[in-house]
Amino acid sequence: MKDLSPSAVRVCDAAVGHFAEYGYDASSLNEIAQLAGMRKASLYAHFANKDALFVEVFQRALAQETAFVEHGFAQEGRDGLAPGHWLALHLAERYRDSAELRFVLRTAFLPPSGIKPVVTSGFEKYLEGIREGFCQALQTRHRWADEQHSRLALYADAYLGIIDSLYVELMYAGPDAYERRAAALLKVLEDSLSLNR
Amino acid sequence: MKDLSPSAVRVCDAAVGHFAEYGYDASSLNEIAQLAGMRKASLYAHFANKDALFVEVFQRALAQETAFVEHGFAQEGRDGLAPGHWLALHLAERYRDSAELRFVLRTAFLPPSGIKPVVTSGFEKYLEGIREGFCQALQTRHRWADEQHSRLALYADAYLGIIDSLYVELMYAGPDAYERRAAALLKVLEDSLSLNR
Amino acid sequence: MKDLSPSAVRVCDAAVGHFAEYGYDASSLNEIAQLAGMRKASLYAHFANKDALFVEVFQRALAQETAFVEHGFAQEGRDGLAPGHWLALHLAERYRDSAELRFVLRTAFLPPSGIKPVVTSGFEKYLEGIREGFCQALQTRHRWADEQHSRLALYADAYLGIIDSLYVELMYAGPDAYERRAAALLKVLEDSLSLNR
Amino acid sequence: MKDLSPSAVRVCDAAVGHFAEYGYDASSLNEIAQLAGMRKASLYAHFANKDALFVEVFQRALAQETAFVEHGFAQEGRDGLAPGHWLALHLAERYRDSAELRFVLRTAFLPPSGIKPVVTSGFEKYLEGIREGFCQALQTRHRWADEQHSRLALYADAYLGIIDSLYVELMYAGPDAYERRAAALLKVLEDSLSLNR
DNA sequence: GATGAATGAGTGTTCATTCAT
DNA sequence: TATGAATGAACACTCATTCAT
Repeated sequence: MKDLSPSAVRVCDAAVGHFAEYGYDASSLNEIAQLAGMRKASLYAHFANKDALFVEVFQRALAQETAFVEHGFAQEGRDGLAPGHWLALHLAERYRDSAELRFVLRTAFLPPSGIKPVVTSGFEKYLEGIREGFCQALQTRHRWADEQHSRLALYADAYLGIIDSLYVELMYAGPDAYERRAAALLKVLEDSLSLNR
Repeated sequence: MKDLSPSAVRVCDAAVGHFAEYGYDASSLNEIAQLAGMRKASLYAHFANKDALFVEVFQRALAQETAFVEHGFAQEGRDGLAPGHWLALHLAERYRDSAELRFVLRTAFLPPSGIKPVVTSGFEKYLEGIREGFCQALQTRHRWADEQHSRLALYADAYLGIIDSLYVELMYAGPDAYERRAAALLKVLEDSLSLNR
Repeated sequence: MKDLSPSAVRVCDAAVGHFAEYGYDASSLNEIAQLAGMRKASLYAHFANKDALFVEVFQRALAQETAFVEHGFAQEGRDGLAPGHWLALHLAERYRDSAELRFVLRTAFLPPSGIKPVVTSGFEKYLEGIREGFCQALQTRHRWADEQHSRLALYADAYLGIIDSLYVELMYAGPDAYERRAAALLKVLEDSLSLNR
Repeated sequence: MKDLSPSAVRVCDAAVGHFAEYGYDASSLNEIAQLAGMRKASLYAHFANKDALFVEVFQRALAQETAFVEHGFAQEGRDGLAPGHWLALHLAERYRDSAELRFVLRTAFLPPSGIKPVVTSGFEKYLEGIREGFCQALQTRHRWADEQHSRLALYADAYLGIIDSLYVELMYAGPDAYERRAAALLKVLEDSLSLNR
């Protein structure tokens, strides 16, 4: 990640919330500039255009959320939680507190057409990080996971599906519905894992 | 649902694809009017404004997709499929063929801020239809489902979560990734159900 | 030439003077709209963009000036003037009175890069009209002109060169310098023709 | 002419090509600065503003082209060519090779409105140099030229007109059309001179 | 000398909306 | 019911210019 000038960072910090709330199309550079304490024209001293700003913000947000996921799986190991549970249990809080996460999700699900490739390849890596964390946790807890690769992959697919499902619940419902869904999906996952030991 | 004049229906039919592909903000009434074979100003003979058109299109699309879900669960019964499987197995095809479904999903997950309440309450009803179909199928197959309401609710939550997850995979990735995720999540669900008989 | 709505004609009439005085780059659609008695945005009800307006204005101006040239050569015949003299003697007055001519010349000599092909091919036809008028006048007055094609072509080249030279004098000097130059060049031309009879 | 710092000269050298190709309005100080290997803001250490830079570049170019013309008439004497022929025969090559000439012509024919006086008076001097060279050559070759001032002036007017005409052909068409026009106009001029000996 | 940052004024263009016809 | 014309507001973006460093 490039290191930006302090002003450029202020712009990114202002933009991430705006983009998260309104999306690419409905976000106005004018308002973002005001939030960053400057005029619209000054943005162009830091970013070539709206797309470039958007991409920069996206990559910074992705890096931050990737770090959060890594931290989560490390913490899960120390806490002795079941595989993938730490993340599922902290997603709602994270979604509430991190404009970066809200922005990443909104952007990944409905990327502005001109930037789709950058977004997709970046988000893919983020998901890969979750998959890897989950697989390692599974391997730590279940002996079979070292040998039965296809079964491991199946549970990874299921887990990623569950995470996406929880993301969606956060986006269109709220924390209450989230809790019920998280409980239901994690129970189902645990049931299945308990069958296959 | 109001019944619209033939011209108004043509406008809706043109708009649903546009809204599905570009979203509310990036859709232009000009282009929609062209697609419907009239000029921009003529739209206002049929709809009060952009929001009203959007809402009308949304409600028509919702009605159509609700009917599709109902039809699916009825068919599932005739086919003797496991609860919720028919829908999960036909979602990819439906998503490909139905601009209405693509539109509903895009709108439900990221509603334009001015219309959020209408969208959310409408989509809740659509999900309620799915939940009901699934619960009845479960009750038909599993005796316990009639008495253990909380367990039934838990599986319904899980199933709705799975459906959302599949929707996301359709929007974000494509039919191939969809197949893997569907297989993984349905297996996990079936495993869990098999434990709790 | 397309027939335009009255408003569109008003815009063209306003634009031709502006373009003639300031050129493509330094002309502002805002000011042109004001001159035409409307707001900037209203221009787009009549022309797709600045280029389209410019091209339309150019073609209308070309048609008008082409007609002027044809009229001139017809008049020359009736007046019994020497070949090409009528035009040379009326250019200064025309340049003063016709924003269309000023616009055409400015545009032909330094066309905006995006529109160069349209401009060039259009202006070529205009020049061809002058050449044809001059050649016919020569043929009417000099017997040899029917047979000695290369000599005819040479005098046509010379005459077009003289016309361009007079145009330039109008653009960067003024009517006084114009008179002297016209007298000098026409005399030289007549001298040469008198040698070759 | 002021003597400029090396950096300022680099700026002028970069600017002349840009101004020649795009004209005053469409030239951007940003791009000129890049070409000169510095940032836009640094230009203001050398020139008060865009106009000052433009004027400076214009005067340097004028000086250079004036020298070229003087050199041409001197060479013409040594070669024994007819009056004014050397210049007419080398104009196309010069136009191709010298951004300064292209810039001078473009600017003289269509000066940016704010700078018109400077440009006009400067260009007059340049033309005066051509006139003088031509008159001296005429006087060297034709005895009458010493006494018949008005006839001398007439041929000078004609010659300057021819040169302008050739300039226009270079700007508007290209070297091929140039050759034909040069041949035609020089022949006509020579014919006339041969009559008046 | 040179530059990064900032800015006011301006560009062409698109938009949803209105209204007389 | 349909449309041509018009418009205010907004858009992303570019420009020449300034100033502290």
